[in-house]
Order: sequence, then C-alpha cells, then structure tokens
Amino acid sequence: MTGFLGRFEYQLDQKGRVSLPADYRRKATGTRFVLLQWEPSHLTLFPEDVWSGVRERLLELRRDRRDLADMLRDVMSRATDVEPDKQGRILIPGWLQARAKLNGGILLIGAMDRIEIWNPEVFRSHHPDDLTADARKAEEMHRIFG
Amino acid sequence: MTGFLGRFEYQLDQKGRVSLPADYRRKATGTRFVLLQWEPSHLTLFPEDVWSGVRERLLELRRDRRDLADMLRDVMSRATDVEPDKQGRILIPGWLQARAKLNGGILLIGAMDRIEIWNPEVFRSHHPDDLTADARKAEEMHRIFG
DNA sequence: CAGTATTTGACACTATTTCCCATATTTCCC
DNA sequence: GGGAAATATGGGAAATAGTGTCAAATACTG
Repeated sequence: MTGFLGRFEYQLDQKGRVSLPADYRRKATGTRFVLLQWEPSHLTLFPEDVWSGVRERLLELRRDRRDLADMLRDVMSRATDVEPDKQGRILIPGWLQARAKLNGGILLIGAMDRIEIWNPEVFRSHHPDDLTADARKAEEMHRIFG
Repeated sequence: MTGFLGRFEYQLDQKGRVSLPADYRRKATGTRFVLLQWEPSHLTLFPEDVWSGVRERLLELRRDRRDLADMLRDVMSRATDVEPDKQGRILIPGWLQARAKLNGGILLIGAMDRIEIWNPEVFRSHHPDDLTADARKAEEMHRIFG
C-alpha cells in the first residue's frame, strides 16, 4: 500500500459537498471516514480503519489525562463521520466549512494514512513553493530519504 | 464503529422530552441507555453495552473503596434508565433537568462511547471556540493526532 | 369507587436532508 | 485520432427527522 498521495483541487457545491478523488476512494480499505479539525488551518479525514486506532488512543487519554478532557470534547463535538455518495462526494457540515475557511475551492491533500482538506489560499500561504533549500532542511531531508 | 460524534442543538418540550439524534440511535447497538450526572456541568447518557462495563467497575470499586460508597450511592440514586419512544425521544426526569440547568435549549454532544447532555450556554462558557491555538494546546494536539 | 391529574404513547406537519438522475468534461484504450 | 468508460458537478424529487398537539392509559386522591 502506497497510501494517499498527491493534491487535488476541487469545488465545493452549494450543498456543501466535495468529490473525493477516485484514487483515494480506491485506496481506502473501507467506505467510511471520520472528518474533524484538530489544527486551525485545515480539516483531516481519517479512513475508518485508521480511525479505530486513533479512537482507542483517545479513550485512554481521556481517562488518564483529565486536563485534556475538555479539549478532546471540543474537537470530537465538531467531528462527523461521512460516507461518499453514489457519485463519490462527501458532505462537509457548515460549521466545519466555516472553521476551515472553506468557500468554493477545495484542496485535497494526500497525507499517507489520512487526507487533509484545505482552503487553497491558506495552503499556499503555509507552503510557499520555493526550492531554495536551507542547509538545515537539506540535512533533515537527507536523513529521511538519503 | 466510529462512535458518537458531533453536536446537535434541540429543544426540550413541556413534558421534559428531547429527541435523540437519529444518527445516535442508529449507532447505539441496543435501544436502552443509562442517564446520570457525574459532573456538575452536564448529564451523561451511556448506551447499555458501555454501561455494563462501567457497572462492573462500580461494583468492584464500591467493594474495595469504602470511602467512595457514599458518593456512588448519591450518583446512582439520581440515575435512570431511558429508552427512546417511537419518535426517538427520551424523557429527562425533573431532578436531573434542575441539576444540569436544562431549560429549553439542549445541546447533545457525541463523546465517542457516550453522549453528553448540556445546557448550550453552560457548554459555550466551558468551551470558548477560539481558533487561536496556544502553544501548549497545539503541542498536545500534535502528540495525539499527528 | 369515582373523579381528576399526570404520564405515556401515537399521529401529523414542515423543514431539511438524502438519494438519485442527468450532463459536461476528462482520461484511457483501441 | 476516435470512441468508450470514468469522473466531477449540478439540480430535483422522495424520504426522513424534529417538534407540537392530541388521545389513551396509568396513577393518585378524596
């Protein structure tokens, strides 16, 4: 399994739906996903099999770390599970659209075991596409891929 | 199973009933729930299968920890078991409504293995929805989901 | 035991959501 | 290069969900 890769720019329709890339649909083992926001900049879409692992960790953590309970509740209370319709689209609830500043253009990012959903402009401001590698970055890259 | 997720704001009718979100009813394996208050801020609704696990822990605990007996008695004496009617509504007893300050608006919160019942204003005061991630919070989030 | 009050169950209305069909564009293959 | 399959997107119709109201059943009281 190579995981979710690449980037796809789609459109959010008036009803709040986006197509999932057919490639991603094929790669997902199941047909269900959990959609949530744990970083302000974007949404994250977990395939169900990955989610079940995350879920276990969360339940444990809620029990052991009382100080995190409120934060976890806040995140989970904004999450949804989604399932692509016959056309391969998922519905993004209005409150998640608002929080991730999604309006019109949608950028889907393959992040190996999960999929990220970005506003294209926000993404580009976070990731200026310069190839000018500073030394530190080059060093890290080499440690990873070299 | 993805668990109970999301938030639903409903209305308490004059008879003290609230709809359970259809999504939650579908997700619950059984049809019975246990409703109780173990935190002052809200009520908790356990599906029967989850409850049986909690019950085991409670019985053990009452036996082993004599100092907790009074506290447990107090909580359990205010608990009820509920079952949605044909329209999917559950009845919240008056004494629990009062303790959780429920009047009119009701916020149902999915908390994975259980459902929480909040007064919307109380919830919002507990969970200010700012996206300005302080560093500590961002750090914890990354450790969990990253 | 009768009458009354309260609780429990069912029906009905309306807004929303979900499902399904249709079209345009792209990609792939022969 | 042309045809066929697949993919993204748009819109309309049917089903569903939440809520208010009413009727039956149960419990309570005098």
